[in-house]
Amino acid sequence: MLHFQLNVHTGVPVYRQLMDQIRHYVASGALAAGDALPSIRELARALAVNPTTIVKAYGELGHEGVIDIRHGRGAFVAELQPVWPAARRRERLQVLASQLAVEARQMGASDPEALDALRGALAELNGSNHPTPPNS
Amino acid sequence: MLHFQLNVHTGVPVYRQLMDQIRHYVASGALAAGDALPSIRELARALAVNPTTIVKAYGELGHEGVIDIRHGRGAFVAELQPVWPAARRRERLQVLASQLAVEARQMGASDPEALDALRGALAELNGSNHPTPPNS
Amino acid sequence: MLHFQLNVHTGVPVYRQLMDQIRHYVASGALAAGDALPSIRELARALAVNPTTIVKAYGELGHEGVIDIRHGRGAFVAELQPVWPAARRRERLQVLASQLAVEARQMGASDPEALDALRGALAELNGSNHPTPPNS
Amino acid sequence: MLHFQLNVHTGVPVYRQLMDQIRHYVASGALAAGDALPSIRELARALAVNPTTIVKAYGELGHEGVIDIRHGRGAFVAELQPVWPAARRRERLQVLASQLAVEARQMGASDPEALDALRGALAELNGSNHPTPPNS
DNA sequence: GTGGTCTAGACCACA
DNA sequence: GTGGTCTAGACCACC
Repeated sequence: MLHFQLNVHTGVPVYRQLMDQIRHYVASGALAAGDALPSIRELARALAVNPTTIVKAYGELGHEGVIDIRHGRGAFVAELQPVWPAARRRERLQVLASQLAVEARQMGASDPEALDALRGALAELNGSNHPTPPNS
Repeated sequence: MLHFQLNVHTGVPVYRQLMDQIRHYVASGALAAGDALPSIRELARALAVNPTTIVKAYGELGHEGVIDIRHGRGAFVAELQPVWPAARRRERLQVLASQLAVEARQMGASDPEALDALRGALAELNGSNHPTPPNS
Repeated sequence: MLHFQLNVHTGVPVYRQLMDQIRHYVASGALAAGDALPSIRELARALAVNPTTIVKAYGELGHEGVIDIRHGRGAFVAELQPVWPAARRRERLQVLASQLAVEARQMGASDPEALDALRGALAELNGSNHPTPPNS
Repeated sequence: MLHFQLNVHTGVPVYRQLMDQIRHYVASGALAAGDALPSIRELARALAVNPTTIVKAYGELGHEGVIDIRHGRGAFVAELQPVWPAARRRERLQVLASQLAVEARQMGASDPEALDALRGALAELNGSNHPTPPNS
C-alpha cells in the first residue's frame, strides 16, 4: 500500500504535500493508469487529517487531470496523463531550474553536484518497479 | 542599477519574489559581498509595494545570512555567504531535484529536457558580469 | 437499436447522461410515442452500469411525463408529451438561453457563433429520424 | 453595488450559483476588468452563507482565469478574459445548444421560440452596462 | 459504500 | 484589513 509522510511544521499546506506525493507516485509508476487511490475517508483516517483536506487535494489533482474522480465510485489515476505544450513546458522548467540553480549556489554546491542531484532524482523515477517507458 | 520584476498573477507572495531575485543577483555575482542594497523606502516606492513587504523580504534574507542588516545604515550583501554542511546540502538538493523531476515528468518532459534546463540555469548564473569562479 | 454513449470523465452523473440521451431520442423522433425502452436489466448489462442507475433515470423521466412506466410490462415513450404553459416555457428558456449566452461570451464566442450552434442543434433534431448518438 | 440571488432549493450548489452570477456580471460588462469584487467576509455576511463557500467560488473562478485573486489585497476581475481555442469552443457550444434544443422541444417550444430566447439573452448581455440581476 | 457541499469557528499568512 | 488552511461534524447525491 502507499505511504504518505506529512509534516505540519514546514509551512507547506498539508493538501499540497499530499498532492506532491501522489504526483510522485504517479510519475514513478508506483501508481499506474487506472489504479484506485485510497478513499477519502480511509486516507483521512490513516493520516489523521480532516477528510475535507483530502477532498481538496484530490479535487485539485482532478482539475489538473492527474487523477479521475468518479462520484460514488472513487478516485483513479487518469488514463491519459496531461502533456503540456512544449513552449509552456520549457518556460516552467526554466523557472524551476533557475530556483534550483540559485539555491544550490547559495548553499555552496558546485554545478556537478546540482546536476547529479537531478540525475539521481530522474533515475529514481525511472528505475523502480513499474513500466515507466524511458522517454528519451 | 538592479531591476526587479514582480508578477502579481503567479500566486507567489511578493516578498518571496523579491527574495528570489535578490538571491539570484547574489548567486550570479551581480551583487557582490559588501554591496549595498536599495533602501527600504526607495525600493518600496520604485516597486509600488508596501514598505512592510520589503522589510519582510530583507528580514528573511538577513535571517538566512545572505545579507547583513545594519540598523540605521542599510542592508548589505553579507561578506561570507553561508556554506551548508555537505550532508544537509545533499539532502536539500535531493528535495528540490525530486520536485523538478516529478513536475517535469508530469508535464511530459524528457530527462534531457530537464537536465538541459538546469544546465542553462547554471550557465546563466556563471555567464554574467561579475567574476564568480565557475566552481567546476 | 438505440445507442447510448456514457462518459465518466465529464462529472455529469451517469443517470443524467442517460436521461439526456433518451430525451434527445424522443425529441428527435427516433423514439416515437408508445415505443418500448430497453428493459432495465438489459440496458444495465449493455452499458455495464448498476441497474439502480437505470432505475433512477427511468424514474425521473417517468416523473417528468416523458415516459410511462408500467409495472411488470416495461417502460414506454409517453403518448402525450407534456406541453408546458407558455409562460413557464418562456421563463425556463430564458434561464437556459442566458446560461448559454454567458458561457459563450466567457469562451470568447461571437453572437452568430452561438446562434449558429443552436440552429445546428435544432436542425439535427429535425433532420434525422435515426439515431446518431447525442454527445451531450 | 452587485446583487446576488441564491436559491437553496434548486439542488445547484450555492458556490456554483455564485460563480454563474459573477460570470454573468463579467460577461455583461457590469463588472469590468480590474474591478474589485466584494471581499470574502463581506459577501459571506451579505448573503448569509459561510465564508468558505465564497472562498470556493472565488477559488474556482480564479482557476478559470475569470478573476484574479491577490492574497492580502482582494479579488479582482481579470484583465485578460480567457479565450478558448475555436475547436474546444465549438465543441462546448454544441453540447450546450443541444441541451437547450432538446429541452425546448420537450416543453413544446417552437424553433423560433428557442432562437428568440437566445437572441434575447445575448442582447441583454450586449445592451446594458448596469446590472439586471441574473436569473440563473 | 463512494464523493460533494455546507456550517461554525479557529488560526495563519500577506500587504 | 485581505485571502488561505484546517477542524469537527452534518447532510446530500451517486452507484
